[in-house]
Amino acid sequence: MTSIEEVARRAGVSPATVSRALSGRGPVSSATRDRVRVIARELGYVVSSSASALASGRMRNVGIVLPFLNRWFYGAVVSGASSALLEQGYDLTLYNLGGGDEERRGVFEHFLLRKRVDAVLTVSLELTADEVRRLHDLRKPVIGVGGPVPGVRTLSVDEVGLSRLATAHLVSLGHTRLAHVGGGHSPELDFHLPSARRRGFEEALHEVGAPVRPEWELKSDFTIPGGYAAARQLLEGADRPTGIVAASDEMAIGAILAARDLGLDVPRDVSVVGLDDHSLADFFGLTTVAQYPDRQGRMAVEVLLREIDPRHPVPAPIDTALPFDLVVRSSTSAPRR
Amino acid sequence: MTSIEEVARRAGVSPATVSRALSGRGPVSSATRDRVRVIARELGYVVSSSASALASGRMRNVGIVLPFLNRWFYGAVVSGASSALLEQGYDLTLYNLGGGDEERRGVFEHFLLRKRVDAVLTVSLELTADEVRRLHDLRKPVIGVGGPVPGVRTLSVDEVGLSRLATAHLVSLGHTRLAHVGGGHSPELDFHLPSARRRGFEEALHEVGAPVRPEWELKSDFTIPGGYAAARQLLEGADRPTGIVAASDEMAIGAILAARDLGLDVPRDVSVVGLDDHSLADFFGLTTVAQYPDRQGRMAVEVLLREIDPRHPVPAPIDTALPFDLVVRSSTSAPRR
DNA sequence: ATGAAAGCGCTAACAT
DNA sequence: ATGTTAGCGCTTTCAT
Repeated sequence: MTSIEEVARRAGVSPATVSRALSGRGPVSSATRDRVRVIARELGYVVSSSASALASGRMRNVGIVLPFLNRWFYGAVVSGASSALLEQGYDLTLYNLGGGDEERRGVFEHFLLRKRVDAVLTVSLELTADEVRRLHDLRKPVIGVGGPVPGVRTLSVDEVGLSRLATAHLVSLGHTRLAHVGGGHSPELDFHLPSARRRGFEEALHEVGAPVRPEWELKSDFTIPGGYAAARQLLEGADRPTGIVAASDEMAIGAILAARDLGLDVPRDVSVVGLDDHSLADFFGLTTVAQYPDRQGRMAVEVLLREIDPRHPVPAPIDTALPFDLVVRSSTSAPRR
Repeated sequence: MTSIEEVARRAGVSPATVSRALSGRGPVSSATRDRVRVIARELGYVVSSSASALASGRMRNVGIVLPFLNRWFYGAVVSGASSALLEQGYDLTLYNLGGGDEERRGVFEHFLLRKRVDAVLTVSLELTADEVRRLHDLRKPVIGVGGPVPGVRTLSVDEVGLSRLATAHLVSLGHTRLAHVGGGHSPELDFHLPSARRRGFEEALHEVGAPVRPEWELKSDFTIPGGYAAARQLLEGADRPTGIVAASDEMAIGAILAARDLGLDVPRDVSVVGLDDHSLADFFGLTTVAQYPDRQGRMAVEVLLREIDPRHPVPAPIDTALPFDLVVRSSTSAPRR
């Protein structure tokens, strides 16, 4: 491993100058900078992150904490964040809490404290007060994506508006008999999200004076099988809704499959609308409201990096509400009359 | 941030002893060790990873390099690896190559060289010779999961056997008219896997003298839509196979959906078998061959950690072939006669 | 603009 | 079993 001293010798300068030339911090004449860079490249010199971190206090590393990885939304957020971080020369340390309480405690009590990260990004996480406190104790920038975490600044779409838009789409097609398949309360996931999406559904109905039937508001688990089961329940009887608003595309896809199994035509017999714009939504012809988790991950990173080091490229303004768009496909139409 | 010196003072010992007591390296009387640990906990002391790494050369961090995150297999491998790493007090740095050539180059040319990781785990990656060389230049343990990488030791199931088992299951039910929906060549993915799975299919047919019809060997892309398209093509005519072996559960699910859309009953009109035991396999009643990517991730980590530090708990023997099991559900039956 | 020198906070020889 | 000492490889004042 070539050291900074080796580069310095070959370039005929001091290690300090090499450091300045390579990091861009501090004044260096452009001639020496170029020379040093060329030589460093030739030698294949790369700074030792631990030495650099110890001396400077900067790790060039961001931690991402999330409840699990195997849902589309999480993977997308991480992908976006990852790509933004790599571009800026940052590493990404992943803390997947999926492994149980023991691991979860370990992450907050030990891992995050090791001075390994310059900032923390949490994804759709329901944090305890103690966990939030520990995060703040780090005195590092923290930001959440997906679902407001009390005490942590978050980047999130207007979940109520998202859901209202989906519902309003069905209403505008003439539906008044609408059901909602939402999320329940899960210990690890943010619990505001399910209720916000449910509220959006209800608001859209109230707006036009359509009835909200409690027995048509089901709680499920954001999965295809969960959506399937809920939709079967809704669609089995004769007195069934003409449209289903699901709080996620996975559940909406489950609903489409349930309708098919019951011999119902989508959208003729029942319209289905989802939320997210999952990668499978197009395949199933699912009308949905797209949000852009990869962009959310990227944006969160940009905000964080700017706080770590103001010299970073300016991100899009963050007080702007995150965008979401209705994507109409073939799973929705006017109700049969 | 409390330093090691503070702990040492309070415990009435030298920093060196604190280091030994906390890391378990070097002799310490159990009395002092306990005392030091208690005090460290009280003070909320956590070692500075950069200082420790600089002094010891150990980062307590493993890098995982993968082509993308949004496929079930990758998420599962990472989850398993993550959990195994957290248990052992290791961090996990994720290098997601999904972002394009620029990022990919950066990872191999800069990121991995920063002495950030003690070991590298690659997941189903097709590496160039140059990339392999760079990995070895690190002089760190490297292991691959999923698909043999030439020049890198890999942990992988017997893909041919996996596919042969799936095919043999259909054969044993009496099928002789079998089609294969496999993978094509993708630049970032390991390309041995698709051909190995195809070979397993062919071998199983050859064994019983059943015909392998080239026009029934389709190449797709491991996704549900891809499997759907391929299966439609296979099932549309009158001269169609009685069974489909798909090289992934996603494609198998696509095939089931295609059959349904064509008015065919699964398994009466056509049997479908997949490979993987995807989380959705059960929902679709898909017969498949389970492999256990989470365990593979965990196992890879255990092998790596043992190489980094022989004191680590002994992992399962690695020369043992990785396990896979036929899981029979409702998508397969004897062909209609 | 550059160099000299002092650490960053820990670990590992080496002594005792 | 414990303490002393010398770095690990950088970055950053502070001079010049």
